[in-house]
Formats: sequence, C-alpha cells, structure tokens
Amino acid sequence: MDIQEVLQYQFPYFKEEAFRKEFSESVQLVTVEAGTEIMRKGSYVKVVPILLSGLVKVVRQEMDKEMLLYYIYPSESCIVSIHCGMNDLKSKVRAISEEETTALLIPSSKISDWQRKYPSFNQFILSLYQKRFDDILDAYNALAFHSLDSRLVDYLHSKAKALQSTKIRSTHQELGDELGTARETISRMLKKLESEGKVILGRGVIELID
Amino acid sequence: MDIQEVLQYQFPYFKEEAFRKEFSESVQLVTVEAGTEIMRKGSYVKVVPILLSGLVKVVRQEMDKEMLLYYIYPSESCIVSIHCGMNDLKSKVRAISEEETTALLIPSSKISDWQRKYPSFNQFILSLYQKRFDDILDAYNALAFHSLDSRLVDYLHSKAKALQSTKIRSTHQELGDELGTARETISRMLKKLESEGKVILGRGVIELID
DNA sequence: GCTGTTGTGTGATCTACATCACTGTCTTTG
DNA sequence: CAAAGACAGTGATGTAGATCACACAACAGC
Repeated sequence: MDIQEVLQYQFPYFKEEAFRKEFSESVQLVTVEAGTEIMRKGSYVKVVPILLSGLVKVVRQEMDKEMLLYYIYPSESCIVSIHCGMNDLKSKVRAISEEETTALLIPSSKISDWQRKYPSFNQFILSLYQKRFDDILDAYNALAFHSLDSRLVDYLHSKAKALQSTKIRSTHQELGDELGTARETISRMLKKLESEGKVILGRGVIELID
Repeated sequence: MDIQEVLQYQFPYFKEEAFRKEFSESVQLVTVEAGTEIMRKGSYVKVVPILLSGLVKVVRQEMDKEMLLYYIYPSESCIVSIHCGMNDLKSKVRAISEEETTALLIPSSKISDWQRKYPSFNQFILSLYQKRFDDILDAYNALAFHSLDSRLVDYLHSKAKALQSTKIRSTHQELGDELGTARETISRMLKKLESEGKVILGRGVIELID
C-alpha cells in the first residue's frame, strides 16, 4: 500500500492537486503492533496520525485511573492530536492501539497551514471535531445519567461492533479500567448478565448472546 | 448598539468586506431577559446566536435531571447550535439565559455557506469547537475523577469568576440541579464549607471567602 | 507433574450520596 | 399582620459501588 493509493481510495475528497502533492511528500506511513502507546498524556504532539487500518482507543487519565473516551476507526484521525498540534498544547489524553494499526503521520506543523490553504482538509478537520464532539457528549451523558450496569452492557455492544465479533477478548480488570470501576464490580455484573443469559463467560473472553 | 458597531468592536477579525456586508444584512439583534430558554432539547435549530452581552448556560438533560455542560460568554456562540444547524440535527442540549442577554441571531442556513466562503468565519467556528471541546473534556473529567465536594467548590469558583463577584445568587436546589445531585446534599456540603470558613451562607446567596 | 502467575468468584465491610420525612425560617402577597 | 410559599437544616435509612481479604481455577514454564 502506498500513499497514492491511500489518497485515491480513502480520501478521494482531498481533491486539490497541490494538496495531494504536498500531502504525499510530507506524510509517512507507519505500522505499529497492538498495545502500542501512540500518545502520552502531557506530551507535546509532533505528528498527527490518520488511521488506515486497525483500532486505537483514546482514554482520559488522572492519577492512576483511566477512562475510555472514544475509539478511532480507519480513515479517522485523533482530533485531540490535531487540537494540540494546532495550538501547541500538551495532550490531555492517552491513546493506545488495540490491534495492529497502520497510519499516516502528518507533521503537526503542517496542519494549520493546510487547514487554511485547502478547503477539503479544512472540512475534514471540521467534521472530525463534530464527530468527536458528539462522542464526548455521549460519554459525558453515560457518566452523568447511566448506572454502571447499563454502561457495561453498552460498552460490550459497542466493542463487539468495533471488533466485528461477539467474542470480546478482555479481562475483567481491563473492563474495569476502561469504565473507571473495580475489577470485582465487573466480575459481579458479568455474573449477573450471565445468569440472565446475556453473555457467556470464559477466561479472558466474553461472548455476547444475540 | 447597531450591527456595524458590533462588527467593528467585537469582531474586527471578520475582515472580508463581502462577509461584513452579508453578515450585516442577515443577522438580527435581540435581547432576552434572564431565565429565557434559548434552545430546547430535541428541537431543530433555525438560528445560531452570537452573544454580545449577558450569560447563557448550556445543560445536558435526560429524564427530569439536567447537568451543566458549560457557559457561553459574550463574543462566543453556542457550538451545539452551529453543529446542529450545519448538520440539520435536533439539539441534544438545553440553553437558558442566566442574565439579561443580547445576541446576534444568524439564520442557520447561512452557517455552512459562510464557513466555506469566508476564512475568518471558518476560523471563528473552528476555534469555538476547540474551546468547547476542552470545556466538555473538563466536564467529563470532573465527573469521572472528582468527588462532589470538589466539584461544588470548583463550580462556585468558576461561577464567581463568570459573574465577577464573590456573591453567588443561587438556591441549593439550583446548585443541586446543575451538579446533578440532591438539594439536601448541597445543603450539607455548604454547611461543611461554612464551618471550614470557606463560604458565608445566606438565603439564596453564597459568598465565597478569598 | 509441580509451581508460580494471571484471571476469576465471593463474602464482609465501608463510603458517598440519594431518598424520605419532617421542622423551622425567611419573604411575599393579599 | 396572617397565611402561604420558597428556602434551608437535619436525622434516619437505603443503595451502588469501592475496598479488602481471601479461595480457587486455568495456564505457562520448567
């Protein structure tokens, strides 16, 4: 897979010739394995990734606790890194690849420039803000209004959808971390879900029923 | 106060002549009293306000409970209404004026058009998204990691700052609503803060000490 | 097969808040 | 001024979830 193909198939709406040229010359293609830390909290952002394949999760962390904000899917980028790159800010979040992930890396110095020069890139950024804005509003809502049981069920369903599989490979500890709760609590809730016939539990695996 | 003056003093960076002209012809100036509902949850957005004076609070609501998201200050706009206006979505939030408020109303049909045509307006929208993104991330953080006591103290301080006064006119009920908790809980916490010498309580008034 | 390590199940206890129930006090209005 | 609301204080009790303290099952490496 080379950058020309990527542009052609994943970003046909990046249509300014000059932009396509500049873009191809400035970005680089990288692949990282599952579990790689892509962005650290508190670090300055030098490159902005655009995902081509794989899955990245973005979490907010404070003290030793961390909570899921949203996932980045292919053809999306991390708005937080754009945000920080454009304003020369430290990242407030952490991002980790969940699977083997390939991405285009854009030097963050280019972002502001391109955003002003190329309408299609400007729209790309704007639509990212809009999408993430919704995501975070939803995350806020879940925290504010929903109990842990329903958040767990929602989480499992959205993860199943993200992975395109009803079998979710996560330990109770990991689920607890992402939902900001204790491992024991997750274990108890999953047991309850199992007794209600909504999941089947295995060591390190949770299978969703219908 | 007329629209030309507003443009000149509050939005000097809206510098395209054609835009200033179109802007002046399309917007209207309104004043609403304190306590007016500016946006209802679930309604379509026909106009986007830009605040000139006053204060508007934006809350997320679900069932009969509602929780504060952020405040809109003069020269800012409500990104949610822009967001909904641009994408023809129903509002997910409610907005209420806290004080007498004057605002410019932009027909939401113009937003996308102007955003594409006029770079300065495009930057205005982008910077709004960025600011609100931070606000909501902070709100999320507070919910996720901070206990109610500290959220109450934070809330009082930020409200004092917003009102430029250490005397906050709110009932315990109102505080409870904004923080998503019960009136009694607020009363108890405020009593504790009073005994620690951090506030002085009156009927309908809370005065912050230093 | 034994042994340490990682993941899970479960009871006991603790804490922050919610909810209910009631009292008292200030403020507004007829 | 009396009555009715609106606002505030406080005790009793309920509940979700956190924290602690284990026991035990599955698996990895030797």
